Amino acid sequence: MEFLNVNVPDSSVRRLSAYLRKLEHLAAESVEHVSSTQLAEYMNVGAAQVRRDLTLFGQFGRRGVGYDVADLIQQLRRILGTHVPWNIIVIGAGELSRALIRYRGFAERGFRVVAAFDIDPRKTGKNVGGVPILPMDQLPQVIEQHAVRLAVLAVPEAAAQQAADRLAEAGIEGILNFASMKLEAPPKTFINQVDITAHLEQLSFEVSNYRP
Amino acid sequence: MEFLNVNVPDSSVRRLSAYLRKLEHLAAESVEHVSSTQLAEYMNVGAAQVRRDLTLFGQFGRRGVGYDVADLIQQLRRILGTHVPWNIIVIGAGELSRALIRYRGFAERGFRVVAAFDIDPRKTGKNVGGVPILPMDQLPQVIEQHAVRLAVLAVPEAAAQQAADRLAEAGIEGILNFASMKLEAPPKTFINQVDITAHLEQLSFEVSNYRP
DNA sequence: GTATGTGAAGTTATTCACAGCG
DNA sequence: CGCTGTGAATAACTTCACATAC
Repeated sequence: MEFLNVNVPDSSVRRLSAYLRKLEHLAAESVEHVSSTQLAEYMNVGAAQVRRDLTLFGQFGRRGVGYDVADLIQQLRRILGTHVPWNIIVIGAGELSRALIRYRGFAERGFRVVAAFDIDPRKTGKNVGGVPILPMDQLPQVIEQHAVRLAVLAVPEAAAQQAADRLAEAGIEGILNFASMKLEAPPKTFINQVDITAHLEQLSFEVSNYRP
Repeated sequence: MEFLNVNVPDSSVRRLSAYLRKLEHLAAESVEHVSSTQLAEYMNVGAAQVRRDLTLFGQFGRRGVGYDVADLIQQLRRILGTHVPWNIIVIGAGELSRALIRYRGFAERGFRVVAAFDIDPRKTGKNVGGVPILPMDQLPQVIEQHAVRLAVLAVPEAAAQQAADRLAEAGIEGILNFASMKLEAPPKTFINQVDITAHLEQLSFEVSNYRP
């Protein structure tokens, strides 16, 4: 990824989210300042890594003091783009989709689920936690009306690619894909895959090959 | 990670899972052989990367021919440790937990949910899709009885660390953590975090900073 | 004294390019 | 010939170490 012409490693962006989580905790405890060392010991990265990640985007610290917690939270949100709220949609109304629709973490981080969609007419017309389940043909309309740019895709594997095509066609710019298959999409459409079984397989690998 | 004294990048392990998914699809279509180029074009990696990943663990291909699909599936399962079935447990009986308990992908890849646990006595005693919800004090007993080594942790943030402590104490070797906070655990306990909001934040970052 | 920001060094991961084998 | 397997080259990422600022 790039940010103002400098290359940003994916790993740095992931760590920014983790720093942000920690900073939110610190703010809740009314901590005002934090050093790169403190932020680092929470993750398993070095202090230099924390400083490097942050200086990719600007100079946010004060020498001899550290970082202002409230300010750094603002900065990270601005960098990640979550200083403004996002309206998102969920595709699929299965068990996982319904769990995601109700997931409080989304709203807490600035992502508001405005609607969900399903092809099954037995599921549409109802609502889950106040979020309406709509038929797929209302996709373009809802996307336009709520200026939706991101979608969460939680449908069966067999339906995932077709759904992704419709999302890309309707102008969605980013898809969070929960199906354990890679999706094809035009280059302007970002895809981020959450493959739960792959994570379990990694644990299986680690546990199987661990020698104390 | 290490495998027989050679260092294995995390990224390689993640890609092995992706290769395995693709190979399973190919096997379902009765494809018998596949080249590194074919496997690569599916992911966005180069063919050399595929061969490098595989040769970390052995020589599985035939020059001039490619890889035998069925054989490579076996090899990857053996490497990842999923050639034998795993009994797993789910901690938490909230919406996300229930979705995970019912998730078919686990069983399809060799992970069988034998029980779920919750601290709330109103939730225990029931069952979800045939999986019993038990009180936490039955944890050690179930772990021993079913030789459980991996756990999926899907509880609220405030309860996550305490639950992880109990899991580690009960001898669980790997935890798949869905809470968006880092967990502390003894070094012999592997932790793999799935931070859904972090993935959305990455999309937000990418979409916000994309210049065509 | 303390902690940032950053060139330089070091390490790890990826890609190239071709010898070697079926 | 086609495609793997792999040293060598390159690129990407991380860590060191210290000048700089508070």
